Amino acid sequence: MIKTKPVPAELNRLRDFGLRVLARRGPLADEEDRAVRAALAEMQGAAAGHELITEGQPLNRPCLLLEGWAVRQRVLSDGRRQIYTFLLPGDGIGLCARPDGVALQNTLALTPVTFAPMPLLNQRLQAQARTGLGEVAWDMLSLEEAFLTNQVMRLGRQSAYERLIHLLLEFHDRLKAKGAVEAGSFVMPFTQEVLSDALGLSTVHTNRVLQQLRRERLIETHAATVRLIDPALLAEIADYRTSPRLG
Amino acid sequence: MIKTKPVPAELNRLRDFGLRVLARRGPLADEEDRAVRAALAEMQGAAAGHELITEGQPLNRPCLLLEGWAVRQRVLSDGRRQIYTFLLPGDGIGLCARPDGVALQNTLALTPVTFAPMPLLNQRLQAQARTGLGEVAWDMLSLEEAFLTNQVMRLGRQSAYERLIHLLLEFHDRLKAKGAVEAGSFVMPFTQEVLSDALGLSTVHTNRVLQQLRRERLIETHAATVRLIDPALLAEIADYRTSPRLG
DNA sequence: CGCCAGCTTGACGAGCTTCAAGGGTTGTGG
DNA sequence: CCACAACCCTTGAAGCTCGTCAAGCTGGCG
Repeated sequence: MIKTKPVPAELNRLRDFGLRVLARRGPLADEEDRAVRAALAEMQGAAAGHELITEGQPLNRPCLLLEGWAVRQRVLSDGRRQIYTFLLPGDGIGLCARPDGVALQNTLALTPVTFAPMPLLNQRLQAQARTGLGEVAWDMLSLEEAFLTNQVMRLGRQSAYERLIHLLLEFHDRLKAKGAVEAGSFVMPFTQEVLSDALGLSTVHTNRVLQQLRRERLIETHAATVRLIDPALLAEIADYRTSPRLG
Repeated sequence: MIKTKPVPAELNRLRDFGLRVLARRGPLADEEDRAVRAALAEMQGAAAGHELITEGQPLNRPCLLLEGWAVRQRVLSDGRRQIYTFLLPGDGIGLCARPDGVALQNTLALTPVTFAPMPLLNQRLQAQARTGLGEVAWDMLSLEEAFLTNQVMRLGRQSAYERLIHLLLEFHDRLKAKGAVEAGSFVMPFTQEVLSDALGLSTVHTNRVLQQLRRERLIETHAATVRLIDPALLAEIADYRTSPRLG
């Protein structure tokens, strides 16, 4: 299930991306920089569908996601699935501020993914270190919490139409912060079924709402690429507010 | 808005309850015990409807809830409300493992509440102290996370019928762990509107589902008291599993 | 006694799900 | 290079779940 490492040029791009993400709060101290570079050299891949973390498993192998999308999800005994959060390139996987924490959801690769083990992330969280890397790790955790908060509001009190817009805006903002948005458009590399399991809808209905948004010229889609035509208008419709710390 | 302290006898009961909760992981060290007793002596009250924590506010005043119920909630700009979690007697209010954390939801007293400031809780979290109190504080945080996880599953993938049962079971288990369940029955001291805003339903529909559960003899209600007639059966219907750490 | 908040009931319709089938695209093996 | 399968998207029809509106009821409290 674990794939071979990517080709060198690609590898360098991913390493640099990782370095940029981890230095977001300012240049890392020499020691942290060395450790991070060493960890990034250990990057590995996994196929789409691979389960990266299993519910109940100790959270002692934090990683940095460098490429591809993943989700945290749970499945009811009758097969119904609920997606809790999406993990995008640059996000942490398996972070935990508690020494003996345990995963509450499964983490699943939606696409082929590349990630690097990054034990330093949990070390900094658990040491409450106020270093550059420590701040970044805490920001990651805080953001996860903010996204989950958004998710609850969407599921509990918004219509399908609002929910979808709200989630699209969240993707837009998160990817924009990572430099992966161009003229309002970005890639959503997964099926409408995934979207439905995140939004608590049937795939048929998700499809219809997407079509409505296209008809109303609020979004455009080409293959897996989405363009938000008027993000400000969308934000008003769905009562969306950008999360702080997304800088 | 802040009420006067309760009468002495009541005060002793609440103090002892607080001590019991905080010593759940074993007897506290002398120093912690002293600090906890001093903090419990500072207990205070607030009226139903009082906002204990406001969204965006720094989380630097952790408290222990000694009596009454509260919720964490958010309100959309058009007035729709979503309740995220319930806070029961013995739960922490405003806990945060991060030094400069900020509240993501409002915390609101559902009933008159009594609580004691307990700065030690956040201190232990942030110092990663593996003392008795430190473990209790981490358990509180982990449980909050587990309840929020339950909430997302309920809202996203369960029917109104399942949602309500699932939430009732959660109350049952949480209160049982605090010794507040007798023969399957416990007190839910709030209106059906509150229940609805937690479950993402209209009050009318919540009411109808409650009646269905009564008709099917799965629950009994008298005033604010609910009795779960067959918790095991209910758990199967709603795919409910007890959270670990609820001991 | 009367008021008010909360609970209950009915009627109706919108939103969403389900089932079923057709069409487009991609990958695969002959 | 084509045939075929698998997967995903799309569409239609039917119906159930749940929301909305409106009104009546009940119990607690001044």
